[in-house]
Amino acid sequence: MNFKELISKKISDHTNLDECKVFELLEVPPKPELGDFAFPCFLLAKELKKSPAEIATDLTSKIKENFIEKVEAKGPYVNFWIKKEILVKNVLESLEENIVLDKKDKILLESPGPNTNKPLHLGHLRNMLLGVSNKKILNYLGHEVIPVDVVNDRGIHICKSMLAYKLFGNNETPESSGMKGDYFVGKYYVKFAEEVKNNPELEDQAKEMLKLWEEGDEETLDIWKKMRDWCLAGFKESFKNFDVVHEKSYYESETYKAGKEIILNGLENGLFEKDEDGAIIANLEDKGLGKKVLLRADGTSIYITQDIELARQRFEDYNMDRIVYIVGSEQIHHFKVLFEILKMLNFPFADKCHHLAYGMVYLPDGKMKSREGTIVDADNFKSDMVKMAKLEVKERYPDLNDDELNTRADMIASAAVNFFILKYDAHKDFVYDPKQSLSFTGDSGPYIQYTHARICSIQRKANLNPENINYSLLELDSERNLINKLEDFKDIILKSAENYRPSLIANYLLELSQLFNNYYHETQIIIEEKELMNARLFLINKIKYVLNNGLSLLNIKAPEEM
RNA sequence: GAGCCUGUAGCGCAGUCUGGAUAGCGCGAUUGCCUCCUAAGCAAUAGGUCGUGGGUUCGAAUCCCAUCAGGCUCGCCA
Repeated sequence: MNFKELISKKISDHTNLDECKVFELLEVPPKPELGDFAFPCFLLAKELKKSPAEIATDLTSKIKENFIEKVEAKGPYVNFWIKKEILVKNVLESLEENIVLDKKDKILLESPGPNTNKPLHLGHLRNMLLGVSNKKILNYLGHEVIPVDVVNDRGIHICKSMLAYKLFGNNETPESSGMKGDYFVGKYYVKFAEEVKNNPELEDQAKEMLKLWEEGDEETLDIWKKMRDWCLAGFKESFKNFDVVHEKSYYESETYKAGKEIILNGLENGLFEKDEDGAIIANLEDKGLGKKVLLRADGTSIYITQDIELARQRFEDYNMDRIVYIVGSEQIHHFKVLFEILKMLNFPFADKCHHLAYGMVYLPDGKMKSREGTIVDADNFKSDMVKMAKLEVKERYPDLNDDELNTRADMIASAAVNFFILKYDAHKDFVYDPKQSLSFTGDSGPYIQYTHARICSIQRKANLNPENINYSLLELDSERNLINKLEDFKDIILKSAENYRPSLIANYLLELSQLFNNYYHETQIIIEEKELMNARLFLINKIKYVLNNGLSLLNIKAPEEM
């Protein structure tokens, strides 16, 4: 039953406005003492040549419905109260029903697209969290999500770490040095940056190495394969650590050449042009995007060359309805250009591409620089959080055994990290403040977990009888606030899926938790009056359901105890 | 020079798409609350020219124009 529709119809009957217009205007008042719905009368004022307040009073006297408890004019607004029992029953009983969409899509999700020359850093972490969370949100609505990756495993930056290893590595391996593979490779990337300061000709040597690589020089390929595999093995561990799975990974080393043909065909067909230096370019000036080089003057391919091929290949592999690229916002222009070029090429998937751009993660000292080692990498960041969480748990519950301690610390640390990063709107830059991220109070993942654990604790002490709930007993303001909030749950999920915004869910769960904790303090749930207690137990069970499911969409576990 | 993003309390943010009632939340500060379902909690107080200036509107943090500040980007990097 949709009360908003019913009320809209009723108001429409008594005014000149059509039902849809009324529906649009009808709002939920900012405060519960103003009713469940409110209709502002400003629009009618002009037409009827009466003050909005007068119209409100007028309208109020005309509306009577059996599901409406009370209609009241309050200034220029008509406020509606739905009969509590009907409203509450309606909200709580429909909460766990599935959301049914008209159309379920097959969606490719690209994340996080690492380079095989250094470990994953905080930016990748943000990327991975956005990937995992968006996948869960889309899955929740019944879409099929195919997580894929693109691995940038070739190019000059890769050769830099290779060269440093060749010159200074002494056949050291991750095993012999006891390092995780991606850190091991990253060590040589940093080494190169250090050495090149005193020896600038290393730059040329790296370029030379790239040339050898492209020519298929055996020794170079050997180093490349070795280091690439070390790095990928390291990523595999990290991905597991952050619950990242891929159905397929695409490697730039395998696709970089194939894009050329598409470009050359495009040139033949007159889609693209050759400029005076011999580079092949796409003219996108009429789109306000300037000109874009697609193939270098020397005939070698660049990033966009392989991106075009990659898109084609993926569509061939999966014939998806949509593809979402989770890539930093510094590449907004790149993707605008890419999507335009896919259109020029008449690829059928050109208008199904979406770039989910996310902002920079800064450290208090400034931007992270992997070449200078001023970087917080994802693995160490996470393990520091777990250590910190362990101390917090131990302090509160000194008697826990090690297993339980580790489980809880892990769960809490994940919650802290995921929430801290996902609560920001993706397109915003933010500063990663180590101190703040280690705080488990206030607006944080652990706060929501704690709320969940509190509900579980009550449930261990009193049994709910889900039959014969007397909804009319839930009449406190705090209970109404909670029920109103629960009613929003599905809309929030739909909205966050529509715009790929897990942050909406994060903030929603926070608000719900705040309402519950307030309720918890002011109201005793386990009480003598069985009927009232049962109604309250029913309510908090629904809150638990929403917290549990909502947290899961952020890839955060909801603990029974904390 | 052009494009995109951001600007809301001391600090960090939500709200802006889709205009509506007294602009919310967290941290920090001050003050209360554990004989009572988990105090990783709750309540209260203090803290606001919603960057600035115009415009549209009965009504603007929200829409439009201008402007300032910061960030990102703009054919052969990824």
